[in-house]
Formats: sequence, structure tokens, C-alpha cells
Amino acid sequence: MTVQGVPGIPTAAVSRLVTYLRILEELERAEVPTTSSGALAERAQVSAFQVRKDLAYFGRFGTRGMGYTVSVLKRELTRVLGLNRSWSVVIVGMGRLGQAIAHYPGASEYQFGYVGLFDVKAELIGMPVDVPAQREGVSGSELAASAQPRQLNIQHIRDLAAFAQQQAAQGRAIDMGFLAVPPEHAQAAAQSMVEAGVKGILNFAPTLIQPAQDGAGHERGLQEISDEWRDVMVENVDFLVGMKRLAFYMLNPQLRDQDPEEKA
Amino acid sequence: MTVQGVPGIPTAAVSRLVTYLRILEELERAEVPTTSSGALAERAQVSAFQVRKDLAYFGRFGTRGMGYTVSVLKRELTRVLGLNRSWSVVIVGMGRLGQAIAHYPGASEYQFGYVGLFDVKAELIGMPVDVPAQREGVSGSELAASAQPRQLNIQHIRDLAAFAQQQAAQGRAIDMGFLAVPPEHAQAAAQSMVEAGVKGILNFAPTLIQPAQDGAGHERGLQEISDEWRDVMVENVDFLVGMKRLAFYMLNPQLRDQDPEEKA
DNA sequence: GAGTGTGAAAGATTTCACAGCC
DNA sequence: GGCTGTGAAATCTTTCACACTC
Repeated sequence: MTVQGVPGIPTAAVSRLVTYLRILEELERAEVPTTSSGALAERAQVSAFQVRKDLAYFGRFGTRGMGYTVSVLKRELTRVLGLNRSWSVVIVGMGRLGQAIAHYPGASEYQFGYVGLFDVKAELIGMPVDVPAQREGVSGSELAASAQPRQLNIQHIRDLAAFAQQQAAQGRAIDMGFLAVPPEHAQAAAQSMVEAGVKGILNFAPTLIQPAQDGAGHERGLQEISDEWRDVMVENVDFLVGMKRLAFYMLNPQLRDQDPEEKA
Repeated sequence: MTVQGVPGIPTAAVSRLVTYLRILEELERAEVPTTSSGALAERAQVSAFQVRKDLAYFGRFGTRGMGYTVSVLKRELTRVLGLNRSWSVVIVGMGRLGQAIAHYPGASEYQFGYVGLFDVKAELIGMPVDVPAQREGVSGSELAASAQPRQLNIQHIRDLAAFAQQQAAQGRAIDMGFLAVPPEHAQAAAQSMVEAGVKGILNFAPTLIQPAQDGAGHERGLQEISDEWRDVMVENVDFLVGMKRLAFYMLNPQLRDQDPEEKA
């Protein structure tokens, strides 16, 4: 999990950071001023060692003998995770899942703002969809994004590249795309997104996206990654995997990791 | 990741198994008769070593010098993952996300069949929802499940326990619950599910479910797990974590694991 | 006294090399 | 000749103990 000389932060640590941040928000809402690695650990269902080690990857945020100031740690984790800048997002695939995502309240927190919605189905094109207001803040794409609640009309995917170009010309380049098309169309849709300049894909389809794979068939084997794909990041969110993993562990409970001891 | 004396199968290996199975299905649809660890590795974006090791946890499925017979390996992985029995599923939380899940085509594969839909919102109660037909097969709950496409009416969560009891009396105990309520209600809804006897929860809410936590407040600290929760399995599917992890890795691409070399 | 931060130990997972078999 | 299956090595991650600070 390390890359060349770089320290090496476990992927799992990044996911846990997201959890800690969520807990800090809950604590802040509950007006709890300070907390500790032990308290965070219990709520995050990990060990206190783990919390301290995870935080140590990114800096020193606590006070010995005292613990952590909720507001400080929250601010620092927000910064570490890149959630203090804004992210312009398009959704490709506006079926039921895409629509559920578009409306999902949590996504609009932290400056994730939908700027475009795409599909290929004729009956969806032009359909207006309400998207949540983006919270105020400095845009990562130079201009502050609009903070108004809005309606977006679903566009055809063939117009994605032009749309992206137009957005970029206005200094609001598309940062991420959420991919929520049926699995058999995921690869082609991802290709369109990358060609439009999208550098981050959150893939909801139950299939892996293959970088490159331009037009004609590679003679299989090591496919060289085309320039377009070179710096594209893909994360997968696949609920069918979760469902099947759950089935497996229900049949084989003894293979489940036991809870880390809540000590130290 | 191991438990007492048991061999110890990495959680990640189970997730990869799901991926291999998906690839085998694609190969079968393409009428490819045999494959190899190298070919699977390439499509699964892991190393061939990894594929062989993962499979070795569960048995010997290949033929040296030849590779794997697609149909055989598919059948074996289906069995290993518990996907050759049927699973009765309820969905708790029938907002947009719950409805998207209910209609999601992939979930009805492999004998995952929805038997009940629940919510608390008055305007949803009684609403009919089409759910996909479950594929034929032997039920894990003694009786073969109906294979007809169906409509289910959304019920109130307070009726979940009674419904579960009635199902159990018919030999079709509820196996799993998909939890798709807003995060602030997730804990209470999970509690209702467990009280109704559900032993597996796929949690879509962006919050962790705490085992136990019966009614009154524990004096914090080690909460002992109540009997009801003792053998309940929870898996999380949290797209907000994926979204934030994507943001992090877009800002820190050098911290991303590089692709495993596609060799051997 | 309490709780963080961290180097070192323990443990788990992945990679590797190669024996074994068709 | 080719590809699987697997013990051993390398690597990564987590756990731990404790020095340090408030």
C-alpha cells in the first residue's frame, strides 16, 4: 500500500478518518467540547491505538493529558480529507439509483455540488431534477459555486464533453463523476467521462472499470494506460458485493474478525 | 483478521471472490469454456498470485497446466459464497434509496428475494411496490420461495416483528434486512430488525450501528452485547465514505496503491 | 493523573518461487 | 510447456508499551 518513497498510509486509515470526522460532527452537534482517542475509538468500533495511529499519519492534533478539541480535530480532518474545497460533480446515469443519489442529503454537505446530470434514455432527457444546494465555500475550481438550490435538466451523455468544456471555460471544471448506469454500459460511460476530462469516478455499477480500453481490442495482456486515463482515480461503491459478503459471513460467522478490544 | 484457531481468511479475499464470480458469469455468457488465474487477475485488477491464493483458501478448483473450467469454478464460488441457497430479505426505509434498491436488478439474482418493505412515513404505508422475481432454487428457510414477480405493500415498521413471526411460522424466516433510513434513525431501526429476529443487516446509512444499546443509556464504556445482538452480522455500504475517499485520493494521488503488476 | 504520540513488536496479508501435475 | 497449488519471504497493518506533556 505504499508508493515509492512515500510514508505509506493504509487505505483503511483514510476510510476510518471519514468515520472519525462523522463522529466529531455528532459530538459538535451535541456540544461536546473535547474528546479522546478512547471515546472516538468506542464510537468508531476500533481500538484507541488505531485512532491515535491513524491521526498520527497526518499530524499532531491533540494535547497530552487532555485529549482533542472537537472543533479543532474536526477542522483538521476536514482539511486532510479535502473537504474544505468544493467539488463539482456530474451524475451519469439518472435511473432510480442516480436520482436517489442526486437527492441524497449527505452528499451536498462539504461542497459537493451537482452541476450536471446525464443519461441516454430519451424519456429522461430534459427532465428537471431538484438538486440540493451546495454549501457556501471557496471552489476548488477558482470561482465560488452558486449556493442556491437548483433544478438541473438531464442531458444526453453525448453532450457531456461539450458541457465539460463550457464549464471549464467558466473556471468550474468538473471534478468528479458519479457513475450509476447499468453494468453493461459502465465502461463506455466511464470512457465518455474521462474523455470529457473528469479525473475522479465514483463507480456505483457492479463491475470494474478498466483504464484505457480505447476503441479497438487490445491484443489482451498488459494494456497500456492511455494518457487520458493516466491520472484518473476510480472508487467503487458496490452494494451487491456488500450483500454477498454479508451472506458469506452469515454462513461462516467464525471467519468474521472479532471486535478489537476496546481498551487502552 | 483471524479468529481463535480458525485458518484465517482475509476479509478482502471474500470481496475479491465476489469479483471473480462476476467475471466468471461474464465469461460464461461469452461462452468461454476455460480460464486461468492470469486471465481472471487481469479482469479483476489483482495479481495472478492473489487469485490463486484466494481460491486456495477454499479448495482446489483448477487443473495444473490447464487452468479452470468456467462452469466448475463458477459453481464452486457460488457455493462458497452461500449464493446457492435463497435469502429472504426485508427493506427497512423505503425512501428514494430504498425504492432504488428494491428495483435494482442485480439484487434479485442468486435467490435474494424481498419479502417485506417497511417505513414509518404515513404516505408510504400501503403503497404497492413491484419487486423483482426471485430466481428458482431451494430456500434456506425450508420452503421453496415463490418465483413469481410480485407487488409488496409497504408496511409500518411497528408491524415488522409480527410480520417476522408470521413468516417464521410459515418456515420462511427473514434472513437479512437492508437498512436504508436516514442516519439519525438507523440505530432504532436496526434495533427493531434485531428484535424481529433478523440476523444480518446491510446498512446503507452513513453511520455505524452499535450492537446492544437497549433502551436506557449505558453508563458509557464497554457496553455488553445483549443476547439479541450476539450473532447479528452487520455490513456497511456507505457511498459518502467512497465519495470522501475519492476526494482524498484525488488530492493525494501519490498515496494511492499502485496497480499490482499483472505478471506471473 | 490522564491521555497523546511514536518506535518497536506482533500479526496479517500479499508476493514470490517453485514443486507438482496435466 | 503451461499453469495450478502452496510453503516461505517480504511487506504492510495493527497492536502495544511507554516516554512525554499538560
